Parts: sequence; C-alpha cells; structure tokens
Amino acid sequence: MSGRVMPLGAARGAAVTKDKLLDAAEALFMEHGFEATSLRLITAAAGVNLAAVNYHFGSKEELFQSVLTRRLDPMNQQRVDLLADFERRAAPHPVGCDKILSAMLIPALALARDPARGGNNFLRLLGRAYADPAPFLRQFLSDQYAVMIARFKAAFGRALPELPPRELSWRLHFIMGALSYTLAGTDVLKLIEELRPGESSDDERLLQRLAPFLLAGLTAPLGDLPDGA
Amino acid sequence: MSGRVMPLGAARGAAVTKDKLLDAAEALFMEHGFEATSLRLITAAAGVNLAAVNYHFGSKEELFQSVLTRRLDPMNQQRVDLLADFERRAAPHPVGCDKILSAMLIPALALARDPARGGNNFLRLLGRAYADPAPFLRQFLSDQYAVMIARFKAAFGRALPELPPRELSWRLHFIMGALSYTLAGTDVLKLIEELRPGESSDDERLLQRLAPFLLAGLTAPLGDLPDGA
DNA sequence: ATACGATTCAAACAATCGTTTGAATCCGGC
DNA sequence: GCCGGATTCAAACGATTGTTTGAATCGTAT
Repeated sequence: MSGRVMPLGAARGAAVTKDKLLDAAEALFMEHGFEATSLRLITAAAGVNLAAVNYHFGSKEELFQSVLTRRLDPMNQQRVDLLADFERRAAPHPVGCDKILSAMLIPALALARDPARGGNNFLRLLGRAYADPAPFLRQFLSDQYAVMIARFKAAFGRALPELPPRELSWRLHFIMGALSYTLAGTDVLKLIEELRPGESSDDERLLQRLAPFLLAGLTAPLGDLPDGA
Repeated sequence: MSGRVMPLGAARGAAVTKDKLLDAAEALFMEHGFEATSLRLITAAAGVNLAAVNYHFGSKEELFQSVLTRRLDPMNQQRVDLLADFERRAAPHPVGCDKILSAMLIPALALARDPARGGNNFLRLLGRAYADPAPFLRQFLSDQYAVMIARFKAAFGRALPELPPRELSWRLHFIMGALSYTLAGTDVLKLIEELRPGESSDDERLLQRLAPFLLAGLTAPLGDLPDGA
C-alpha cells in the first residue's frame, strides 16, 4: 500500500493473501449476504488467518467495499470509455440511443460472462448491494456511480432532445432497475418458465432480449395513464 | 390462532402484541435489513417482552415471513381480482396489454401510497427481500408469487399472441425488475437528478411514467442486437 | 550473521445474537 | 370465590460475532 520502503517478498506474500481474501469474500458474500457471512468463514475459505482481514483491510466493511471496487471500478470505466468511443466516431452528430444503451450493457454483460472476474456471482452480489440500506453501502455506491450516471444522462439528453430531463431521469432509473434485477439473477421469477433450459452461452441472447425492451421503453411516447376500473 | 377454546380477553391481548410486533418489525427490518435487526431492538420498539417473538411467531424467520404476508397476500389478491374484473368486462375479447399492466401496477401503487399499511417502507423491504439469497426467503417469495405470476403470464400471452412464450417470460422478468427496483426506492440513483423535488403525491405521476415505459418495452418488436464497437 | 519491518499466528477480548426456561401474571368460565 | 389455560416477564443459556493483542515467523538489507 504505502509506496515507501517495502520488501518485495513480503509485499508479494501480502498481495496473494489479499487476493485470496477478496476471492473468498466475493463468493461468500454473494452466497449468504454481507451480515450473514462471518469473517471466520471467509478466512477459513481463503486459507488465511482470521486477523488477516483487519490487518489488510481494516474492517469487514472495508473488505466488502474492496470486493465491490475491484470489479465495479473497471466496469464503469469501460462504460464511459465505450461511450466516448461511440461519440468520437459519430463525429459532430449525437450518438444514437441504441449505441448509448450498448455502452451501458456491454461491459456489464462482459463482466457477467467472465468467470475469472466473478462472473454472474459478482453481479448477484451487486444486485444485493443495490437494495441494502446500510449507510456505508449507499454512500459507497453513490460515489462509484456518480460520474458514470452523469455521463450517460448527458449523452441520452443529446440523443433525445425532445424528452424532458425529469422524464429522462425516471427512465434511466427504470433501466437501471431492470438491468440490475436481471443481472442479479434472483430466481424469484424463475418459475415464470424454465428460463435458460440449458442453452450454452445465453448472455448474448440475454442482451438481444434486454436491449430492445429497454430501448423501446426509453423512446416510448409520453403517455397518459390508462386508469384502471 | 387455534379456533378451539380461547379466552377472548387473552386473545385480544395477544392480538395487539402480535400487531405491535409486526409494525415494529416491519419498520426496523426495512431500515436495517433482516440479519442486522435484532429481536431485542424489535421487542423494545414494540414495547413487549423479548420472548414474545418466539412465543407468538416461533422464530425470527417466521416473524419476517409474517411481516411480508400481511401486506403481500392482500396485494397479490387485489392484482388477480383486478385482472379478473378486466377480463370479465372485456367480454370474449382478450384484455389489452395496458389494462393487464394496470392490474399489476395499481395495487402495488395503492399499497405504496397507504401509510397505514406500511407505505413505501414496506415495498423497500420487499425490494430487499427480492435480492436476498436466504433460502427460506426465496422459497417463501416463490410460493407467494406463483399463482399471480402464472395468472398474468397467461393474460399477457392472450394479449400478445405473436410474442414467443419465452420472450414473454423474459419481458415479464424485466418488468418485475424495473417495478421492484422503482418501488423499493433505493436512492442509489437519486443523484441522477432531484427526483421528486417536493411534488405532493407523485405516486400517480410515477405510474404515469412507469406504465408507458413498461408498456413500450413489453410490446417492443423482436430486435437484433446492435453490437458495439 | 544480525537487525528490522512486514506479515502471520493462536488466543482471548467484550459484546451481542436467537432461543429457552420457569415462575409470575392476567382474565374468563364455573 | 377459585381454577386453568393463555400470556407476559426477568434471567440465563450457549453460541457466535468483529476486533484486538502480543508473540512468533518470514524475508530482506545491512
């Protein structure tokens, strides 16, 4: 951590235990949630001493935050990079909604597909964190997403100049909801049907289904409520 | 509970402590989550003895399930009743997608609006439960939603005969995601904008925004993926 | 070889957890 | 009046929690 005088061997040893802790914590937090996962369970799975967590990360909360940043930071960076790339290619014209949406979805899907980076498990964990009321988590996620969300909202605003900004905010909210809920992969509604009966890599197919749904909702006409009864 | 010989006075006293426990547990589970909320905190807030939870509900898990059923059962019943009502009025013709969607949204919004029934707080709690991996919760929610989801999927299938059943399942999944995420009201993306700057009852407005979004997504054309890069 | 900082380790810390117990208390029916 | 089941209560149960401590161990530079 501190860049000053650090023996390389010791640093290497510390790095591997930190990684082992992050891997084990990611899997166990995903499976049981934050509160229900004990440090003893994590350190046992990682094959390190119990005190290692507090030594390397300071506390259980900071370990959890490190688990999240390890994946979330690069993914959001990929998203804004991809968006910037689309904008550069589109010359002076604004980027289309479908492209902007792709810039949001593709890095998330790529993360979900990569087992070496946590795969679906991590996104399930992220989906849990979204709904967690713990203040330290809410603050953390707000900070993590602030620049990315602002960036994409501006891009969508240019692509949909006729859409009132507040309406756009809501629709971005809906999009993040459907996306996180889907990626989180809660099997609450698995009973709807035999979702994914065994297709090999249906991540591509998932994107083919989710993107049109979100795009249609995003570009929907401003509607009056069809009142019931 | 057991309908046999039961003193009325004692039963009434038991009923009020059960209600006090349910109210306190609902508020505290919403605020801190299931694992992070202790029975001592709940019983203290309810003004009853610690042992009352295990006496009246059997365990902390069963208390949580009771908190959920108290609101969820009537709400889902309202949904299928409303849908049946729409179908009855539509005579032999199938009900339109907008009506079916209304039958899903209106009872949820009505619950969110009613402070006497937990209001937004309960739906935030429900949103948390959706993302919780605890097996007893997943089983419980599956049972709670099974009949309602099957009912609505059949209705949507009649309204959208050209949509492949698997595609419909996915879109229902997306709808439940956007809905639960929105109703849960996680303020992760509150930074998008000053969502709700103080409008009095924006529940009606929320429905006016959410319904067109979901309807457009539901009836979107089957699309090819606009691949990125 | 020696000394030093970084890391690991076993052990204990105080606190809190969900649950159980057995006696005290309440209240309606006889 | 008293009896009996339903309910409440204070207290303790054993287990587990996150965190801290101080000594043992490692690897490296002198």
